[in-house]
Amino acid sequence: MRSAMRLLTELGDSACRGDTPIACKDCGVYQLCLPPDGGEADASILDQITKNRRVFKRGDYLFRLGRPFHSIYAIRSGSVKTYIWMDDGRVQVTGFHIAGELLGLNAIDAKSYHCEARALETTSVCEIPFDQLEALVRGNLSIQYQILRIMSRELLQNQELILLLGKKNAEERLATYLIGLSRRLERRHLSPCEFNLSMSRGDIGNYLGIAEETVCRVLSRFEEEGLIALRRRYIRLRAPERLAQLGGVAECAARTRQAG
Amino acid sequence: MRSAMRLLTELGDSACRGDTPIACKDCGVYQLCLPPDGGEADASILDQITKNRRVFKRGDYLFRLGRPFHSIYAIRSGSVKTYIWMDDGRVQVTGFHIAGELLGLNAIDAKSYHCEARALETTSVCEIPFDQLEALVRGNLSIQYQILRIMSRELLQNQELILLLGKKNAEERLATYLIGLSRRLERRHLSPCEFNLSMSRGDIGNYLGIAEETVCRVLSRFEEEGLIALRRRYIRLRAPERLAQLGGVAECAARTRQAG
DNA sequence: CGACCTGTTGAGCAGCCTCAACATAAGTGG
DNA sequence: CCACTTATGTTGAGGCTGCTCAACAGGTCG
Repeated sequence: MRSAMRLLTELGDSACRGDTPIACKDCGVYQLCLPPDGGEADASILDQITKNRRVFKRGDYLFRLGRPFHSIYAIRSGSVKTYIWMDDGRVQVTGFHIAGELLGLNAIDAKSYHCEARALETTSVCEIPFDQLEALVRGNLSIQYQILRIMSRELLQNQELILLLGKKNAEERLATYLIGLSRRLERRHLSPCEFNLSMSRGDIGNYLGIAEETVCRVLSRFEEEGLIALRRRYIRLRAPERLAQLGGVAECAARTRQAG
Repeated sequence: MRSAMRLLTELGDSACRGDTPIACKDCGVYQLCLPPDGGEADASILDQITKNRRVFKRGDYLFRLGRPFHSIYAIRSGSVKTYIWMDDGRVQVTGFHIAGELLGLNAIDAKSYHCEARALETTSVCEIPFDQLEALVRGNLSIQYQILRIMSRELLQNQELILLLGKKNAEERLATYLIGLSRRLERRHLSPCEFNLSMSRGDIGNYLGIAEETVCRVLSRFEEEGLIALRRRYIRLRAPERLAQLGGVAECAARTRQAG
């Protein structure tokens, strides 16, 4: 149990680095199945989970608002958007999720899905039914720690988004967004500076709290200034450092300032 | 273990209701210590945690940015604000925390505090050192589930804030804020319609992504319209239902609409 | 080919911010 | 206890960022 706790505190995203592409493709699941001693993931458990695969087409729902919580999902390939509703029909996109990421953990407490999840393109997932998760947890204590770590990380990511929405202007929001996406792709051993956006301008704007038109305008400006190259949803980051600086996400080291 | 999982999925905030005021004052801790069978909290563990008390004065730091993660904190009385930094000095308040709430869980993954926490008034907490938490978890499996539930709930709360910041106007933000605070106080058996704000207008505005001046203006308008009564930091909600409606937080039941 | 969806660009407007002055309360030291 | 300083809250005037509305371009799919 001590080593499990150590795992919880010592493992970073390094769990992904150095894996074979295939293992890494299942990273979300793979992390779940890492044993307490820091060795290889338990293959039998890994198999047990990963056999439960499903494919969703563009626009399909992984889960819908208010439905009973029955499964969490680990994305194998493709991408998914999650969003929440207001009574009057307004929608807020709360996240875009790519290969290796886990979905549905925020439904554990309420026992029902608080958001909707919809595939942005053909997307392959491992569906992990709640019952099965329960069984896994019963047999393998360290999985709990892994879930805890993943949730802790999700909390941090949400707070970065809160910072963005509360304090950044349109330019900073988009720069932050592009760099964030780039870094996530890099972590999955995908090209960090040249990729296709699977989400529409409208989705991006909704997520970032700005209008679709503003997204277009700022992206056009970025292109004029040589920061990026764009052709429809294909994008190439020509000056990632400058974008990171613009977004205020330049590997911020710990700091010690005074609060107001 | 099965019953622990059941506890995880079935316990709501009801853990607080019906408790004695004293037990409820320690609610954050109390929830942690609930046994798998749904009975009373383990008194010995409860004692073990709650003996580790500290008092912070207004302006004191509970923890600071970048410092190694060493403890989580359960607030017994008083209130705390948490906030994060940008490189250029901009600050985003990420939350206000009152009695019964738990702090520091988002530091589990990174092993260091990602935000700063500062007392808004004289505040009494139970400090739970990481080592001690580790020991507790080792001896009492259900504590892990309770942490999981609390984190899951925190994720939901963050997403509500993201919705607010991304889609609501100034009036809706303040209405949402007041109702949210009112409901949290009610849950702790405190007066839901008449209370003192422990945070400044500046803090409120920062949290809600609007200027301090806008906070004043909107609150003044609310007062003119008979929604609230104000005198400095003392506030009385005169029409909570109308505020809830205005904020778009009217007990939103599960809905099934189409996404764009 | 026409219908439709997505993306781009322009023009005008408005909600909120900024700056500034002032009011009130709280804290401080003599 | 009072004079002084500082922190906090309130209100006004003007300006700017980003929104809304609208027209149109390019790509996709039946």
